[in-house]
Amino acid sequence: MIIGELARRSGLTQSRIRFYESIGLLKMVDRRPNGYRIYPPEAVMVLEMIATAQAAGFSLDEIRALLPGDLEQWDHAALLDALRRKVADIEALEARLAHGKTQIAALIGEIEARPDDIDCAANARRVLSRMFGAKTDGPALAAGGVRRSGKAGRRSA
Amino acid sequence: MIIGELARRSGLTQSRIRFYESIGLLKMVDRRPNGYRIYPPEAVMVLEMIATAQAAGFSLDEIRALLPGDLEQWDHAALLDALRRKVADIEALEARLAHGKTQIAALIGEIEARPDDIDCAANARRVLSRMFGAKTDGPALAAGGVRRSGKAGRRSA
DNA sequence: CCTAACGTTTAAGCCAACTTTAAGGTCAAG
DNA sequence: CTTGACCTTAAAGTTGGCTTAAACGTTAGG
Repeated sequence: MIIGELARRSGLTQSRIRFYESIGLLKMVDRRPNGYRIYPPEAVMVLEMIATAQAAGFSLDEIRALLPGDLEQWDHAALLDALRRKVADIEALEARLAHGKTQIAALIGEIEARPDDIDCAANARRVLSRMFGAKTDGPALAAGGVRRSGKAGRRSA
Repeated sequence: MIIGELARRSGLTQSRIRFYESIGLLKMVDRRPNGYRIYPPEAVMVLEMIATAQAAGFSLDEIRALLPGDLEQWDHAALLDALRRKVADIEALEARLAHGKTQIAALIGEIEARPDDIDCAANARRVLSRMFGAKTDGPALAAGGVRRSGKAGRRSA
Protein backbone atom coordinates (compact mmCIF):
# COMPACT_ATOMS: atom_id res chain seq x y z
CA MET A 1 0.00 0.00 0.00
CA ILE A 2 1.37 3.45 -0.81
CA ILE A 3 0.75 6.49 1.29
CA GLY A 4 -2.25 7.84 -0.58
CA GLU A 5 -4.20 4.69 -0.08
CA LEU A 6 -3.16 4.44 3.56
CA ALA A 7 -4.33 7.98 4.05
CA ARG A 8 -7.68 7.24 2.49
CA ARG A 9 -8.12 4.03 4.42
CA SER A 10 -7.08 5.37 7.79
CA GLY A 11 -8.66 8.76 7.43
CA LEU A 12 -5.44 10.57 8.32
CA THR A 13 -3.64 13.01 6.06
CA GLN A 14 -0.47 11.99 4.29
CA SER A 15 1.44 14.71 6.09
CA ARG A 16 0.28 13.38 9.40
CA ILE A 17 1.35 9.86 8.50
CA ARG A 18 4.78 11.07 7.45
CA PHE A 19 4.97 13.12 10.62
CA TYR A 20 4.25 10.06 12.73
CA GLU A 21 7.01 8.23 10.95
CA SER A 22 9.39 11.13 11.48
CA ILE A 23 8.88 11.06 15.23
CA GLY A 24 9.33 7.32 15.36
CA LEU A 25 5.71 6.51 16.00
CA LEU A 26 5.00 4.54 12.86
CA LYS A 27 7.86 2.22 12.05
CA MET A 28 6.09 -0.24 9.75
CA VAL A 29 7.22 1.36 6.54
CA ASP A 30 9.41 0.20 3.68
CA ARG A 31 10.56 1.84 0.49
CA ARG A 32 10.18 1.01 -3.14
CA PRO A 33 13.27 1.49 -5.30
CA ASN A 34 11.83 4.79 -6.44
CA GLY A 35 11.62 6.11 -2.91
CA TYR A 36 7.89 5.66 -2.43
CA ARG A 37 6.83 4.47 1.00
CA ILE A 38 5.07 1.14 1.16
CA TYR A 39 3.00 0.01 4.10
CA PRO A 40 1.69 -3.37 5.18
CA PRO A 41 -2.09 -3.68 5.62
CA GLU A 42 -1.71 -3.60 9.41
CA ALA A 43 -0.62 0.02 9.16
CA VAL A 44 -4.25 1.02 8.81
CA MET A 45 -5.05 -0.54 12.13
CA VAL A 46 -2.00 0.92 13.82
CA LEU A 47 -2.94 4.39 12.67
CA GLU A 48 -6.48 3.91 13.86
CA MET A 49 -5.05 2.72 17.12
CA ILE A 50 -2.91 5.81 17.44
CA ALA A 51 -5.88 8.02 16.70
CA THR A 52 -7.99 6.19 19.23
CA ALA A 53 -5.32 6.42 21.89
CA GLN A 54 -5.06 10.11 21.21
CA ALA A 55 -8.80 10.38 21.44
CA ALA A 56 -8.55 8.72 24.83
CA GLY A 57 -6.18 11.42 25.96
CA PHE A 58 -2.75 9.95 25.36
CA SER A 59 0.00 12.15 24.03
CA LEU A 60 2.06 10.95 21.13
CA ASP A 61 4.97 10.47 23.48
CA GLU A 62 2.93 8.19 25.66
CA ILE A 63 1.63 6.29 22.67
CA ARG A 64 5.13 5.78 21.37
CA ALA A 65 6.20 4.42 24.72
CA LEU A 66 3.38 1.91 24.67
CA LEU A 67 3.25 0.94 21.04
CA PRO A 68 5.93 -1.61 20.28
CA GLY A 69 6.00 -1.06 16.54
CA ASP A 70 5.77 -4.77 16.28
CA LEU A 71 2.23 -5.89 16.97
CA GLU A 72 3.39 -9.23 18.29
CA GLN A 73 5.19 -7.76 21.27
CA TRP A 74 2.97 -5.82 23.60
CA ASP A 75 4.17 -5.16 27.08
CA HIS A 76 0.99 -6.10 28.91
CA ALA A 77 2.09 -4.89 32.30
CA ALA A 78 3.27 -1.51 31.10
CA LEU A 79 0.16 -1.09 29.01
CA LEU A 80 -2.15 -1.88 31.89
CA ASP A 81 -0.16 0.46 34.07
CA ALA A 82 -0.46 3.27 31.59
CA LEU A 83 -4.15 2.67 31.14
CA ARG A 84 -4.76 2.76 34.84
CA ARG A 85 -2.73 5.92 35.21
CA LYS A 86 -4.74 7.45 32.42
CA VAL A 87 -7.97 6.59 34.18
CA ALA A 88 -6.61 8.29 37.27
CA ASP A 89 -5.71 11.32 35.17
CA ILE A 90 -9.18 11.44 33.72
CA GLU A 91 -10.71 11.22 37.15
CA ALA A 92 -8.53 14.04 38.39
CA LEU A 93 -9.62 16.12 35.44
CA GLU A 94 -13.23 15.25 36.11
CA ALA A 95 -12.84 16.44 39.65
CA ARG A 96 -11.33 19.72 38.48
CA LEU A 97 -14.11 20.17 35.98
CA ALA A 98 -16.75 19.56 38.60
CA HIS A 99 -15.06 22.09 40.84
CA GLY A 100 -14.91 24.63 38.04
CA LYS A 101 -18.52 24.06 37.21
CA THR A 102 -19.49 24.64 40.80
CA GLN A 103 -17.55 27.87 40.83
CA ILE A 104 -19.19 29.09 37.68
CA ALA A 105 -22.63 28.07 38.86
CA ALA A 106 -22.06 30.00 42.07
CA LEU A 107 -20.96 32.98 40.05
CA ILE A 108 -24.06 32.81 37.88
CA GLY A 109 -26.17 32.67 40.99
CA GLU A 110 -24.43 35.71 42.42
CA ILE A 111 -24.92 37.72 39.30
CA GLU A 112 -28.51 36.72 38.74
CA ALA A 113 -29.39 37.47 42.34
CA ARG A 114 -28.83 41.18 41.92
CA PRO A 115 -29.90 43.02 38.78
CA ASP A 116 -27.92 46.04 37.72
CA ASP A 117 -29.58 48.42 40.12
CA ILE A 118 -26.71 48.02 42.56
CA ASP A 119 -23.15 49.20 42.45
CA CYS A 120 -21.33 46.98 40.04
CA ALA A 121 -17.84 47.33 41.40
CA ALA A 122 -18.89 46.46 44.90
CA ASN A 123 -20.79 43.54 43.53
CA ALA A 124 -17.81 42.36 41.57
CA ARG A 125 -15.68 42.54 44.66
CA ARG A 126 -18.20 40.52 46.62
CA VAL A 127 -18.41 37.89 43.91
CA LEU A 128 -14.68 37.62 43.58
CA SER A 129 -13.94 37.56 47.25
CA ARG A 130 -16.41 34.74 47.49
CA MET A 131 -14.69 32.90 44.69
CA PHE A 132 -11.27 33.39 46.16
CA GLY A 133 -12.49 32.89 49.70
CA ALA A 134 -14.05 29.57 48.74
CA LYS A 135 -10.59 28.07 48.56
CA THR A 136 -9.68 28.15 44.92
CA ASP A 137 -7.21 25.45 45.79
CA GLY A 138 -4.34 26.16 43.51
CA PRO A 139 -4.68 26.11 39.77
CA ALA A 140 -8.06 24.49 39.77
CA LEU A 141 -8.50 23.66 36.12
CA ALA A 142 -5.42 25.54 35.19
CA ALA A 143 -2.43 24.89 33.02
CA GLY A 144 -3.11 21.80 31.04
CA GLY A 145 -6.62 21.25 32.15
CA VAL A 146 -9.20 22.21 29.65
CA ARG A 147 -8.70 23.30 26.12
CA ARG A 148 -11.26 25.35 24.31
CA SER A 149 -13.89 23.16 22.80
CA GLY A 150 -14.95 25.57 20.14
CA LYS A 151 -12.31 26.23 17.58
CA ALA A 152 -9.99 23.29 17.92
CA GLY A 153 -12.05 20.99 15.76
CA ARG A 154 -9.95 20.17 12.73
CA ARG A 155 -10.39 16.55 11.79
CA SER A 156 -8.08 14.61 9.60
CA ALA A 157 -8.05 14.66 5.82
CA MET B 1 2.32 50.30 42.57
CA ILE B 2 5.11 49.40 40.18
CA ILE B 3 5.31 46.13 38.35
CA GLY B 4 7.52 44.27 40.79
CA GLU B 5 5.12 44.80 43.63
CA LEU B 6 2.14 43.92 41.47
CA ALA B 7 3.89 40.72 40.48
CA ARG B 8 4.57 39.84 44.08
CA ARG B 9 1.05 40.68 45.17
CA SER B 10 -0.74 38.91 42.35
CA GLY B 11 1.60 35.95 42.10
CA LEU B 12 2.11 36.43 38.38
CA THR B 13 5.43 37.09 36.73
CA GLN B 14 6.30 40.53 35.46
CA SER B 15 6.61 39.19 31.95
CA ARG B 16 3.16 37.72 32.17
CA ILE B 17 1.73 41.03 33.37
CA ARG B 18 3.41 42.90 30.53
CA PHE B 19 2.18 40.26 28.15
CA TYR B 20 -1.39 40.75 29.31
CA GLU B 21 -1.01 44.44 28.74
CA SER B 22 0.42 43.85 25.29
CA ILE B 23 -2.59 41.85 24.19
CA GLY B 24 -4.97 44.41 25.57
CA LEU B 25 -6.10 42.38 28.52
CA LEU B 26 -4.86 44.63 31.27
CA LYS B 27 -5.56 48.24 30.48
CA MET B 28 -5.32 49.75 33.95
CA VAL B 29 -1.80 50.96 33.64
CA ASP B 30 -0.19 54.38 33.65
CA ARG B 31 3.35 55.56 33.26
CA ARG B 32 5.69 57.55 35.42
CA PRO B 33 7.75 60.19 33.65
CA ASN B 34 10.63 57.74 33.65
CA GLY B 35 8.68 55.14 31.76
CA TYR B 36 7.93 52.87 34.70
CA ARG B 37 4.48 51.33 34.70
CA ILE B 38 2.23 52.25 37.61
CA TYR B 39 -0.84 50.28 38.57
CA PRO B 40 -3.80 51.07 40.77
CA PRO B 41 -4.47 48.69 43.67
CA GLU B 42 -7.37 47.10 41.78
CA ALA B 43 -4.92 45.65 39.33
CA VAL B 44 -4.14 42.92 41.82
CA MET B 45 -7.75 41.86 41.82
CA VAL B 46 -8.07 42.07 38.08
CA LEU B 47 -5.06 39.85 37.62
CA GLU B 48 -6.41 37.37 40.12
CA MET B 49 -9.67 37.50 38.23
CA ILE B 50 -7.94 36.74 34.98
CA ALA B 51 -6.08 33.84 36.54
CA THR B 52 -9.28 32.49 38.02
CA ALA B 53 -11.14 32.77 34.77
CA GLN B 54 -8.33 30.92 33.06
CA ALA B 55 -8.47 28.31 35.76
CA ALA B 56 -12.16 27.94 35.01
CA GLY B 57 -11.35 27.20 31.41
CA PHE B 58 -11.66 30.56 29.69
CA SER B 59 -9.17 31.52 27.03
CA LEU B 60 -7.55 34.93 27.18
CA ASP B 61 -9.63 35.95 24.19
CA GLU B 62 -12.81 35.07 25.99
CA ILE B 63 -11.65 36.86 29.10
CA ARG B 64 -10.81 39.97 27.14
CA ALA B 65 -14.26 39.93 25.60
CA LEU B 66 -15.86 39.78 29.03
CA LEU B 67 -13.59 42.00 31.05
CA PRO B 68 -14.41 45.63 30.43
CA GLY B 69 -11.13 47.07 31.65
CA ASP B 70 -13.22 49.35 33.72
CA LEU B 71 -14.60 47.51 36.71
CA GLU B 72 -17.66 49.72 36.87
CA GLN B 73 -19.03 48.58 33.55
CA TRP B 74 -19.76 44.89 33.40
CA ASP B 75 -22.01 43.62 30.71
CA HIS B 76 -24.17 41.41 32.89
CA ALA B 77 -26.05 39.75 30.09
CA ALA B 78 -23.00 38.88 28.04
CA LEU B 79 -21.21 37.64 31.11
CA LEU B 80 -24.07 35.39 32.10
CA ASP B 81 -24.27 34.13 28.57
CA ALA B 82 -20.60 33.30 28.47
CA LEU B 83 -20.75 31.59 31.82
CA ARG B 84 -23.64 29.44 30.74
CA ARG B 85 -21.91 28.53 27.52
CA LYS B 86 -18.84 27.60 29.50
CA VAL B 87 -20.89 25.33 31.70
CA ALA B 88 -22.21 23.65 28.59
CA ASP B 89 -18.66 23.27 27.33
CA ILE B 90 -17.60 21.71 30.58
CA GLU B 91 -20.50 19.32 30.47
CA ALA B 92 -19.63 18.29 26.94
CA LEU B 93 -16.07 17.67 28.03
CA GLU B 94 -17.30 15.69 31.00
CA ALA B 95 -19.31 13.50 28.67
CA ARG B 96 -16.31 12.91 26.47
CA LEU B 97 -14.20 12.08 29.48
CA ALA B 98 -16.75 9.61 30.74
CA HIS B 99 -16.86 8.00 27.35
CA GLY B 100 -13.09 7.77 27.19
CA LYS B 101 -12.95 6.31 30.65
CA THR B 102 -15.45 3.66 29.68
CA GLN B 103 -13.36 2.80 26.66
CA ILE B 104 -10.21 2.49 28.68
CA ALA B 105 -11.92 0.48 31.37
CA ALA B 106 -13.21 -1.92 28.73
CA LEU B 107 -9.73 -2.18 27.31
CA ILE B 108 -8.28 -2.94 30.74
CA GLY B 109 -10.87 -5.62 31.20
CA GLU B 110 -10.04 -7.15 27.86
CA ILE B 111 -6.36 -7.26 28.59
CA GLU B 112 -6.71 -8.53 32.12
CA ALA B 113 -9.06 -11.27 31.02
CA ARG B 114 -6.35 -13.05 29.10
CA PRO B 115 -2.80 -13.36 30.43
CA ASP B 116 0.02 -13.58 27.98
CA ASP B 117 -0.39 -17.25 27.24
CA ILE B 118 -2.40 -16.44 24.12
CA ASP B 119 -1.37 -14.98 20.83
CA CYS B 120 -0.87 -11.27 21.34
CA ALA B 121 -1.55 -10.09 17.85
CA ALA B 122 -4.84 -11.89 17.64
CA ASN B 123 -5.72 -10.53 21.03
CA ALA B 124 -4.82 -7.02 20.00
CA ARG B 125 -7.00 -7.34 16.95
CA ARG B 126 -9.90 -8.56 19.05
CA VAL B 127 -9.49 -5.74 21.52
CA LEU B 128 -9.26 -3.13 18.85
CA SER B 129 -12.11 -4.40 16.76
CA ARG B 130 -14.17 -4.25 19.91
CA MET B 131 -13.11 -0.68 20.51
CA PHE B 132 -13.80 0.37 17.00
CA GLY B 133 -16.90 -1.77 16.75
CA ALA B 134 -18.29 -0.19 19.89
CA LYS B 135 -18.92 2.99 17.96
CA THR B 136 -16.02 5.25 18.70
CA ASP B 137 -18.27 8.00 17.55
CA GLY B 138 -15.91 10.45 16.00
CA PRO B 139 -13.06 12.02 17.87
CA ALA B 140 -14.31 11.09 21.28
CA LEU B 141 -11.99 13.10 23.46
CA ALA B 142 -10.00 14.24 20.53
CA ALA B 143 -8.69 17.55 19.35
CA GLY B 144 -9.09 19.95 22.17
CA GLY B 145 -10.27 17.50 24.70
CA VAL B 146 -7.76 16.56 27.30
CA ARG B 147 -4.29 17.83 27.73
CA ARG B 148 -1.67 15.88 29.58
CA SER B 149 -1.89 16.46 33.25
CA GLY B 150 1.71 15.62 33.97
CA LYS B 151 4.19 17.94 32.46
CA ALA B 152 2.23 21.10 31.79
CA GLY B 153 2.61 22.32 35.33
CA ARG B 154 4.57 25.52 35.20
CA ARG B 155 3.10 27.99 37.65
CA SER B 156 3.74 31.68 37.73
CA ALA B 157 6.71 33.46 39.31
C1' DC C 1 30.72 57.78 41.81
C1' DC C 2 29.76 53.12 41.76
C1' DT C 3 27.06 49.26 42.14
C1' DA C 4 23.06 46.49 42.65
C1' DA C 5 18.48 46.13 42.11
C1' DC C 6 14.96 47.66 39.85
C1' DG C 7 12.74 49.11 35.39
C1' DT C 8 12.29 49.35 29.93
C1' DT C 9 12.03 47.45 24.91
C1' DT C 10 11.90 44.19 20.94
C1' DA C 11 12.57 39.86 19.31
C1' DA C 12 13.01 35.32 19.55
C1' DG C 13 12.16 30.76 21.73
C1' DC C 14 9.19 27.02 23.62
C1' DC C 15 5.52 23.30 23.64
C1' DA C 16 2.50 19.80 20.83
C1' DA C 17 0.82 18.18 16.86
C1' DC C 18 0.49 19.00 12.88
C1' DT C 19 -0.04 21.68 8.11
C1' DT C 20 1.76 24.23 4.44
C1' DT C 21 5.00 25.50 1.07
C1' DA C 22 8.40 25.03 -2.25
C1' DA C 23 10.88 22.58 -5.27
C1' DG C 24 11.39 18.59 -7.24
C1' DG C 25 11.12 13.16 -8.90
C1' DT C 26 7.93 9.20 -10.92
C1' DC C 27 4.57 7.10 -13.55
C1' DA C 28 0.43 5.76 -16.41
C1' DA C 29 -2.49 7.29 -20.03
C1' DG C 30 -3.46 9.41 -24.35
C1' DC D 1 5.91 13.60 -25.35
C1' DT D 2 3.14 15.86 -22.56
C1' DT D 3 -0.18 16.13 -19.00
C1' DG D 4 -1.65 15.34 -14.55
C1' DA D 5 -1.89 12.58 -10.62
C1' DC D 6 0.89 10.68 -7.72
C1' DC D 7 5.12 10.65 -4.77
C1' DT D 8 9.61 12.81 -2.32
C1' DT D 9 12.22 16.21 0.87
C1' DA D 10 13.39 19.99 4.13
C1' DA D 11 11.97 23.89 6.18
C1' DA D 12 8.88 27.05 7.81
C1' DG D 13 4.29 28.29 9.61
C1' DT D 14 0.31 27.66 12.91
C1' DT D 15 -2.00 28.23 17.69
C1' DG D 16 -2.01 29.89 22.68
C1' DG D 17 0.25 31.48 26.41
C1' DC D 18 3.64 32.69 27.87
C1' DT D 19 9.31 32.91 28.96
C1' DT D 20 13.91 34.24 27.95
C1' DA D 21 17.48 37.01 26.04
C1' DA D 22 19.84 41.02 24.81
C1' DA D 23 20.75 45.53 25.40
C1' DC D 24 19.68 49.32 27.61
C1' DG D 25 17.81 53.23 31.24
C1' DT D 26 16.75 54.51 36.40
C1' DT D 27 17.26 54.84 41.18
C1' DA D 28 18.61 54.13 46.05
C1' DG D 29 22.35 53.24 49.17
C1' DG D 30 27.01 53.49 50.75
